[in-house]
Formats: sequence, structure tokens, C-alpha cells
Amino acid sequence: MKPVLEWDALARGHAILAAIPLSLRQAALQCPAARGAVLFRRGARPKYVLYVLSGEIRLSRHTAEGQPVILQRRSGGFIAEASMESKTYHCDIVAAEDSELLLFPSAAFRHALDDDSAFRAVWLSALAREIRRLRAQNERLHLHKASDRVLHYIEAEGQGGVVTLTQTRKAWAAELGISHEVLYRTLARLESSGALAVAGKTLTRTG
Amino acid sequence: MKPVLEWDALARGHAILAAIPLSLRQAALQCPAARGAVLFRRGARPKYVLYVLSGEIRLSRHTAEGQPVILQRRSGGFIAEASMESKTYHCDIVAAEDSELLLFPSAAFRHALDDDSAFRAVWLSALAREIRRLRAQNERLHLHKASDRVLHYIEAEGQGGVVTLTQTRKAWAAELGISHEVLYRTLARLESSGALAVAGKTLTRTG
DNA sequence: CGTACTTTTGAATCGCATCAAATCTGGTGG
DNA sequence: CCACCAGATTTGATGCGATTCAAAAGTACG
Repeated sequence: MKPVLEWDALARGHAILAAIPLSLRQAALQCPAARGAVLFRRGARPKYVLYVLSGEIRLSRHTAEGQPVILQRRSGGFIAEASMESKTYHCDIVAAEDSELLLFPSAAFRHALDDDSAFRAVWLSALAREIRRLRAQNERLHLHKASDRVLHYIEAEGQGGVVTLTQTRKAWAAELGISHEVLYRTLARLESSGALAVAGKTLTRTG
Repeated sequence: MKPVLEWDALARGHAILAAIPLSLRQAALQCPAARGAVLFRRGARPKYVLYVLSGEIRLSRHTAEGQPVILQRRSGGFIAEASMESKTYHCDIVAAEDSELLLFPSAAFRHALDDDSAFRAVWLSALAREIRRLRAQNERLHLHKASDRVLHYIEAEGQGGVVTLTQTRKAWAAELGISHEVLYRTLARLESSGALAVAGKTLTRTG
């Protein structure tokens, strides 16, 4: 838990951080979290807006029997944005892996949004884009066949039927909600049927 | 396509509309859309922010062969928020059912957000809550067993293990991404195993 | 009273998850 | 540079759970 010194280095690969105004940068804290660490508990008062630099952070609740129910899972980007305006956290916030976080004091974050119209515009547009992305992913997860999810992904996330993956196929399979074995088989079948061209991490809809 | 006269009547059942400032209300248009009607086409310049009062509106693209790919599907609430700041619509907007819409001119909407801090606060908080809801639904759709989705729903959307449905079970099944037959069977199994108490539209986690 | 829709149960089929195992790949340290 | 290791990629076989088709009973509404 320490102030952020090398802001430019952090912002690499985290575009939205570049839009954060100086005053808020100075209030930010950088904080490591070991795998399994509980950062905040349900019921606690939210003092920070969290940004995941690396690792994986989860929001989860527990059933009466103690089984965890994951509400969100983030390995990059802001998490628990909604708690900025709520009196308490509605779930536990835990590190699923060794992680690195930025903590922005909620009050400073709200002031930055109020005072800095450029930052506000970026924030609003980031929220709206995240909603668009999530709604598309939702629609995709409603498709039952693995091949439909793959093609939907290309249509939704690609440009003109072409998409370049930024992740391993195994990670992509997890995002698509299918096992990696089925993803490999599905890609092979789509390619041999001529519906898809696979070249490294670039996939092209064909035919 | 006409100005909105009875605003209070509209806002019933659409809480967020109550926060819309007078200036923006006066710029709003109410507009029916028949099933199948194409409201805007991909590439068109977004002139309005859309709100779905009733019916169902879809954002969709088409594959090279013309098969539709649904990116969003809304039967209430704002749709295509992200297009407010983009130069063109990135997908077609069509009515899947006979629908009733509100159209807010994009410029007026932006001005209202800039000028009215109360409206802005409500809007920001609505976007953040929508993100929370969507991320939870995403996690739920990643669960493979129908019973897990049901229990996850109760934990995420309910209060203390109790949830009251606002929709038919058939509609709930669609939201959960399972067939209605399986939902009925799953509820029956969960109830007979003592994990769930079902009373009309109220479901209670037990045991 | 009739109609449309939801709820419910049954049976057959299909696709995915899972377990297992082999190969490939990128990165690390000797 | 090479040996090595962890993780990703790939293929095979099996079982389970969901989808689907079918049909009956219940329910709301005009």
C-alpha cells in the first residue's frame, strides 16, 4: 500500500488510466494482494474504487452452507464500480490470484468526476462501452452450440469478420463458457468445413 | 413520433425516467415501432438515445451470408447507450415485437448530463448498477448446471436467500439461458431435495 | 365458453464436460 | 546453446445433462 510513483509505466496496457486527472492520481494507492487475501468484507464501508492491474479479483457471496457464489471476476479494469455510491459492500472482495491493485479513495474519485469534465466524459463512455460489451457477451452465452459462440464472437468483437485474439485459446474458451477441448475441436471443424480460416491468433470468417 | 405529454404516466414502472430533467423531457419523442420495423441501420448517424417502454428492441449485425447475430436484446430500459458518442451505429436497430419507444435527441441528452448534476449522478449510478447486474448474469451463464444457475440467481438477485420473480417462469428460463422444461424439472428436483421452497413466485433457499 | 399461453411430465437425441494422454511451445537456468 | 519444465495445444473415449419434440393439464382473459 503505497502512493503511485511511475504512473506512465502503469498506464501502459491500461488505457483508461491515462485519463485520470492529476489530483486523483496523487490520491491513488498501489497495493499488492496475495492469492486468497480478503480485501474487503460484505458490510464494510466502501472507501476505495478498485482497479485491477494484474492477477484476478473476485466479488463473491456465500450461501448459507458457505459455498461461494461468484458475482464478478476481473483480471483487469475497474471492479465494483457500483459500490462507489452504496453505503456498504454487498459482497466480499477477494484475490483469486496474486494480484496488483490500484485504490482510488471514493471521495476523491467522485470529486474528480464532478470537477473534471474531460475525465467525466471518458468515464461515461467507458461505462457505456462496458455495458455494450457485456450485453453482447450475454447474448453470446445464451447460444448453446460452441460453434455459434465462436462465430458470434467474431461478429461482435471482430472487424468485418476478422478477429485477432489477445489471449491464449484456453483463456478464450473460458471467456466463451466452453471447455478448451471443445473449442479446439470446434475451430478444427469450422476450418475443415470452410467456414473459418485460422492463422495463428487471427481468425477469419469465410463463406 | 410525437412529443411526450403524460410524462408521469410513462414513468410508472420506469423509475429512471423520473430523474430526467424538464429540458430533456421537452425534447423527447414517443414513437411506436411495429414488429420487424428497422429503426436505424448500421452506419447511420446516431441522432437519438433510445429507451424501450414496451415490446422488444434488438441490436443485430449480419454475417456475410445474412444470418442475424444479436448483440443486444432489450424489453425495457435504455439501449445502445454507447452509440451516444460514436459517429455511426455499429449495428442495426430493429423491433422484434410491436414496441413503444422514447427517443431523446443525443445532443440534448449530452447537454442534460453536462448541466444537471443530479441527473448526471442518477445516470452514472444507473450505468454502474447495470454493469454490476450484467457481470453477475455473465458469471451465472458460465455455470453449466441448471440448478447452479437457479441458486446463483437467488443469491445474486435475491435478499438473504429469498427472491420474488417479477416474470413468468418461462421468461425466467430464457433469462437463465435454459429451456423452460428444464427449469420446471430443476425447481421440482430442488424442492423435493429440500434445497428450495417454492411458493408461487417466491423462492426461498433452504438447507 | 373459448382461446392463447403457461405449466408440467415423458421419451429420445445431441452436444458438451470430463478424464486421459500425447505433443508442442515458450521461457528459465545451467 | 541445450536441457528442462510448466503450461498450452491436440486427439480420443465415455457419461451426463440439456435440448428438443410431444402432449396433457392448468390458468388468465376477453
